[in-house]
Amino acid sequence: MLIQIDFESDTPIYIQLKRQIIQGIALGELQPEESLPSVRQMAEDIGINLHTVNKAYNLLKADGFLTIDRRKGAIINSSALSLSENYKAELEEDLNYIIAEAYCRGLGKEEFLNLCSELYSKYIK
Amino acid sequence: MLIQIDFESDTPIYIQLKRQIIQGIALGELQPEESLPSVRQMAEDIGINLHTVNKAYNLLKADGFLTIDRRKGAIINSSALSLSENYKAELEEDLNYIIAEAYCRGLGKEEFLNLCSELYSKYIK
Amino acid sequence: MLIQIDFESDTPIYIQLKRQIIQGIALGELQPEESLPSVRQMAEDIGINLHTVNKAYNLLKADGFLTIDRRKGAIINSSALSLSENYKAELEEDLNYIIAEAYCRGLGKEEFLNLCSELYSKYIK
Amino acid sequence: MLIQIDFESDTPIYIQLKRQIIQGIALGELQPEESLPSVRQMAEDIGINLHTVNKAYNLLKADGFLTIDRRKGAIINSSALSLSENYKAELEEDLNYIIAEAYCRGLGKEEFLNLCSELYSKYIK
DNA sequence: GTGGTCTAGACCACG
DNA sequence: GTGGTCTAGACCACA
Repeated sequence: MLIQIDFESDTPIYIQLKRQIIQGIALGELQPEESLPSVRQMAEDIGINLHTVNKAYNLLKADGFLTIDRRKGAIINSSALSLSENYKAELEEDLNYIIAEAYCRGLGKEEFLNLCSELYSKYIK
Repeated sequence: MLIQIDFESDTPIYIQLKRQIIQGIALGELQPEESLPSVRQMAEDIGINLHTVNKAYNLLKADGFLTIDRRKGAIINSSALSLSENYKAELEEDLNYIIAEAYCRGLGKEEFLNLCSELYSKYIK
Repeated sequence: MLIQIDFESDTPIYIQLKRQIIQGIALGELQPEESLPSVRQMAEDIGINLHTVNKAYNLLKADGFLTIDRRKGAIINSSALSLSENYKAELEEDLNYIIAEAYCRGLGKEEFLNLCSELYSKYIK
Repeated sequence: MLIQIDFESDTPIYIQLKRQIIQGIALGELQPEESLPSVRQMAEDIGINLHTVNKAYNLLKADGFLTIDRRKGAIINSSALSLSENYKAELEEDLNYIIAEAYCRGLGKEEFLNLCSELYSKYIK
């Protein structure tokens, strides 16, 4: 899986990495049971420090996206994540703002929903 | 308009402020031509630093949401914002990630679109 | 509050720190709303690196023991923690082993319960 | 005796192994004079490294739980272990922290003692 | 060779 | 001045 970091961006590298891995999982590029490159390997591949990779991996672990096996390294989790109340609250808050801005900028409801629908389709196999 | 800052949140205060003002505009609580409290007033109301309010106002100005007049203070812009390519690209990127995570966490397409639809409805007068 | 780190111990420093802070809370030495020393201050006080302190603080934050306020630094949480299933399962597993060993080493049930009772009493105001 | 290793756990495999053997002894599943599977056998059974089993066995030997005989392999010790001061100090320290956390998380004294009592009962024949 | 821990030092965002 | 991020380099525990 190809990771693309934007070093100019103001979103931290470890966040960018975390997000791309999640997208990789959603897209099916990363299959359950599959193992990610070791922190050192991944760090070398994208030209960043291993601690930064470590941070991303640990966050993904905390979120339940992967488990860290002492023998095999980081492994994509097969078990579907639970739809926690916590997550739903955060999602709603994020969407709430995004939609408010979209509305202000003149992006109508239809258009917005169409955009979401189109984007979601990418993840359905 | 009531501003509610969560001081324990990870999102910077000036971002929270900016977002709430945008939501206020979207909800119609803040009408075009209406003027916001002065930087000093707003800072005192919420109990935050003057610079923080200033930063939020300036970002809103840069985004075209308000004009800053030396005499009248910050005024909500009446002119509808243009749907800039820049904005659309950013929106798409944000949504892309949000949807990927929603998908991973088991929030189906229907549910996601329904949620968006419901949230959007709040802004339609 | 006095922190005592055992540099010879094989339990990581950040874990020792985390535990002592929790004990401090339990003992009432650290009161809700009270703020901890800044990471730099604490690091200097106990003669360790600020990153190590940071790690402990962040774990405590993740566990809900404290919140990190942008203005005031790390603050002891007032809200009682919820008795999560997760925690109970871990506690039971830990106790299970501890008790098995106690039993093997000849520490009887009465003695064990008395010890627990005595230790618990320290935390009741 | 059935050994169950959680490869995704934070606790090292050799520690998990050691603990389960102690629990096995406490439960009476492993009787004095009984001999454990050979290092090689055990390693194969659980699917772990030979050195890992070796480490667990040696720790158990150091703690007096078993004797390692070149011909007969690892044998459960019949002699009751002594209640060393060392052990008692460690136990007290561990319990001290566990109880502090339990208190913070809202697990009352009664409940805690009941839990301990219940868990201890499993080991009394 | 793997991740985990710790240190040191630098820069930045925030308030 | 605060915490957050990133880098670099070192040592250790684990398997």
